[in-house]
Amino acid sequence: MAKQYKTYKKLDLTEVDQEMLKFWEEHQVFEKSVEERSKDNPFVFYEGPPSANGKPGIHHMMARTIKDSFCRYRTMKGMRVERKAGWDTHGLPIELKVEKELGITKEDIGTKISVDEYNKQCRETVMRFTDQWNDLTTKMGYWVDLDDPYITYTNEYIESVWNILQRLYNKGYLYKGYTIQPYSPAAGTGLSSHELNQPGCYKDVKDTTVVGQFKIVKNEASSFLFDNEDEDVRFLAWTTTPWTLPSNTALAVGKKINYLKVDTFNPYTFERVSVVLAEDLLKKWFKADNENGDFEAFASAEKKDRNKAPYKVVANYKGADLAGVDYEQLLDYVQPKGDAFRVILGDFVTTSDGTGIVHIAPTFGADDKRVADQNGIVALTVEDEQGNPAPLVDKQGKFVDEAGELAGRYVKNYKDAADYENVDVAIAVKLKTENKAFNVQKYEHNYPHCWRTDKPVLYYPLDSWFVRATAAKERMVELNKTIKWKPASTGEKRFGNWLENLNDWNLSRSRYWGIPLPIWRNEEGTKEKCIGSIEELEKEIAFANEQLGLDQSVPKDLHRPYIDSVVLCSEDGEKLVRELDLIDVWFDSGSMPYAQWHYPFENQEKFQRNFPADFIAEGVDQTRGWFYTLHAIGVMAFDSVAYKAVVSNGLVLDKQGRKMSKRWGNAVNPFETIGKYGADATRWYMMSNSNPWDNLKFDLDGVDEVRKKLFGTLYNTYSFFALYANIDGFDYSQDEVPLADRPEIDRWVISLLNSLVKEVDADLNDYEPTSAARKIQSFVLDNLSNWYVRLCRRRFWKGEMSTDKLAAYQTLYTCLDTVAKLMAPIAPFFSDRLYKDLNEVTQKEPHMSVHLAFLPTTDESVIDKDLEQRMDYAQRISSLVLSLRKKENLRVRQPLQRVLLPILDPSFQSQVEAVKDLILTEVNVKEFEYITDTSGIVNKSIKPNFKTLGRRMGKHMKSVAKVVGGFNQEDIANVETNGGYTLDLDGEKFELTLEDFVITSSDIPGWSVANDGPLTVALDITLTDELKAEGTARELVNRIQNLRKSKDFNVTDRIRVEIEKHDMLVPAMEMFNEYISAEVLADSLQLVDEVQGDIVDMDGTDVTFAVSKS
RNA sequence: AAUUAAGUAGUUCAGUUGGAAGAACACAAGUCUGAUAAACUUGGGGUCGCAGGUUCAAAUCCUGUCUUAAUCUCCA
Repeated sequence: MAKQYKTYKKLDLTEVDQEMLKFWEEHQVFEKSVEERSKDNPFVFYEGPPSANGKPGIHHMMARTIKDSFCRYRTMKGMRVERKAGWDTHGLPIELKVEKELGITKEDIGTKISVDEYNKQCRETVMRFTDQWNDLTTKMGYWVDLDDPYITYTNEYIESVWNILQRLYNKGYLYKGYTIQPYSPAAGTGLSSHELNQPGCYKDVKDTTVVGQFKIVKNEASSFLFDNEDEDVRFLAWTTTPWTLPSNTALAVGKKINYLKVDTFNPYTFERVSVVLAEDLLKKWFKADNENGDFEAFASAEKKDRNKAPYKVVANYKGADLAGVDYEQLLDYVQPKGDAFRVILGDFVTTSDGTGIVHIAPTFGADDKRVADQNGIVALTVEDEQGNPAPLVDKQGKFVDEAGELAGRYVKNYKDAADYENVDVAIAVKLKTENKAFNVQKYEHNYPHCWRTDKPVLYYPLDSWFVRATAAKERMVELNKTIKWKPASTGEKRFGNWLENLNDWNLSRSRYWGIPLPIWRNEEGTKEKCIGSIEELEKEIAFANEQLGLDQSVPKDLHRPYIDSVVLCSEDGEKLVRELDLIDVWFDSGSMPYAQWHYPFENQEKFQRNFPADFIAEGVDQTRGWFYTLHAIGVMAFDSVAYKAVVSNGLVLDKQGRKMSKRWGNAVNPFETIGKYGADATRWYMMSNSNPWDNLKFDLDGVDEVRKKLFGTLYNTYSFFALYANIDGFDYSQDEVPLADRPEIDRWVISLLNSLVKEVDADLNDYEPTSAARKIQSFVLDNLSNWYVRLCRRRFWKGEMSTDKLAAYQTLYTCLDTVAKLMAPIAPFFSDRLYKDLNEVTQKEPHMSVHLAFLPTTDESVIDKDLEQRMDYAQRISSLVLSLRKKENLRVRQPLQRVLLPILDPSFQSQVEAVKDLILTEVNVKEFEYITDTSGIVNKSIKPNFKTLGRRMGKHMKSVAKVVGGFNQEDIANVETNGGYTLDLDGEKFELTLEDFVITSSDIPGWSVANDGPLTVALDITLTDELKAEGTARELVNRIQNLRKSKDFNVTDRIRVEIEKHDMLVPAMEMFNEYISAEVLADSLQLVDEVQGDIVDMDGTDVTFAVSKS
């Protein structure tokens, strides 16, 4: 006996998951899927390293499904796809986590806990959830080599990164500079933007704000601002941080903004003054009531109300006019060492707040520093203990000694002093009395705070190392154009714009757990060495030992603090100390193409074969993260793209479209989802529901629907096949039935199948998984299950093995086998189960798994578009007839005599004729009648063909539509017989052809008619006695079959049937006894007067049936 | 505030040079079934975010605007 196809009690996707996992594991299928493919045909994929210090979420499944699907697809295309896993292990989040858990702060490192101990802790913490990650990876069917991952904290990895840094250094891409960064004086540390984005960091605070009056220096450049000798003209500039005013060195205006000069009185000193501010903001600082008030009266009044000070607009200027004007220093504690106190242009200046003139303190604002540098304006600094320039506020957040009466005062209450006096208020009071403040008030605004100390952050100048990314900008833009982005807009727009506006990359992090910057410097910063390998470090250490008489060696661990103690030596014998900075962790992950192979120290050849990547995929949030760092390093260090194609997926939101987060409690647990619905259903849902780059509204009901619909249908289709193939012993050992000998419907489904293969292959090649998944789904549901199998059921169970039956088996087998392969990249578990269940019986292919098989190729010769079209007709005509039956209340079991089909197009009849039998069987009608000469019989409707006519008729189109809309049956007939129509529009003639109209038959008087676009079907609903009897016969078959089923008879059991005698049954039993017996496998079938058995409803009458095995 | 994407039925989504708006799910009623938690038929459901513009014709092209999300910068 032939081997049997496996059958199942029910579909259980989670069981399939487990079986397949076990099978893959036992037979090393993943390893085989790589090893069996030639090294000469690689498809290079890079795994973006996740950080294992958090638990994996459902959104991780999204990116990983994309990655896995395309890697599996390429494998099935015969390519070798090596997939090395990786772990991102460094960085601030890990440090923060460790500090939180240990209850320490950064200051405690080195005192309460040794750096050594701290790093050890980081190392453990970061790998804490690797088990969960590995578990998810396995359970979701993500094939990646977990046994040999790259880990960014290893010495090998660090050494490779050093090598890249040295390459950049040698190209002049690394430099040290000063930038303004968020800084927490209370914690004594700089903060990254990541830290500022922690929830709750931005808070609304009420601060004292000041509008300062900056007195203009009268000279040649400013003379246009003065109307007379004695005039006191001042700029107004607003600030929410008055403590920065002593550090002011410039004022910025907007080039195109309109400014006014306003004659008025200072509201505190009541001195006459002319102030300059933006026109748009006049109303913000002046009450309209006071405009053009009585200046004399106000000046001479004894008691002055500051709210009643009159004002008058006396002049206006463009911002561009004001640039270059000098003003007097507002608070002169410290003098600048260079150019200062000038009006400059700033592109960031707006008129949404303040006065449209921005106070610039280059030591305390990033924009301030940038615009000051551009204009040659210096910062206000003093010398610190080392003689280096330092801001007027020190790192503890208090004014330096040089700041006069402000010296020693904290700019914010950093020490929680009970008697803290607000410096901003003190400055405001001083300015008021000195006629330098135009307005002082409390103002609520949003300001960032240190997440740990809860104190306001300062923007503070800090030393940092930079990568001169701007120098490689052009090349990055150029090479980006060669990358295939999915979606294209992310690459062209989002990433492209980002490249266009590139800033230099701030590499420095003053933390402990990261890759140390391999640069050693002398104290003055005049001599330095950048180390690119351990070997080089060894040599340098030996040199230093010799020169300086030391006894050092290369540390076993390249992290801090060990590396910090290494001292090197310049060529002329000067001591060099390592720059204490770590590098940005993004540099770690951006270096993975090289560092994962420990390039260039090992695996040179392997690297060459695996660079650049053919494909990477991550979330769209990585655009300026990993996608950028990969690209930047690739371009700067190797003048190459790092990846040729990139898919950036959107977010996974909850079903309401909200972000998933633990706080909302709406996060979906991937393990639970996989456990309940199976990995395949989840993967398929993610790929088919919406394009990966659109945000996905994740709804578990949707996953269940996929399970029921797609996998349920496929399972049932297979079960159906297996049931009968087992009975007939079909094992595909017979020769292929030539396609030409197979019936129409077989050739049709094979044609569709080949079209499907072609389209799915093209979609996957183009990184369009959603389109591919939807096409497969539609084929399985609509065409294979609901049409092919439904119409062919009889072929499988009727009679002995024949050519027709064999053709049916072979066709269905081919469809199932091909579908298994097509869906394997997205649904790896079920597809493999299906493939194996088929292939293990037939042994048609030598592969033990679908993932070792090859994607089928398209046989163009079997694709027959005419055939596909006529089957489409068949489906639609059947639908129309069924809809008519419904309308007329005629069940399908009741045979009808004929269907009337108006023929509008000559090819139509031959097309329909070819599928006639299918339709007749499907709708239970005896014959077709075609009406070719339709005039007088069929009512038609007509409308203009907008597509062809619109272009020609243009604005007359509306009139045309009106005329054509008014056509009666005779007019339509004329159009048809004349093959066109001459349209007369107000004397203008237009020749219209038959093409310019869309004519459909809408009705056949006296018949029951239905339409679907150009198709029209009429049904003859006359019932003869014979038709009625046949209908009854089929009802009897149905009832008896149901009884067989409910009695659990085997489909092959022979039976005997006795039916209670009723008059309505007699004609059917007489005329169709043989038919009924054959259908239900009855050895005897008769009407009897008395019968014991099951009572069944027949058209409203209870009838007793006795059915027994014979 | 800027950039990018999205906005179509109760929900998830199609809708490709502009040509008289669709599917699935859900809901209601029915039909068919020798694989079905299947399928089929019929029905209700739509200001295609809003407002302008171009055009004979706009879900589609243009402008503005609103909402949502991401990113980045800033918050003087």
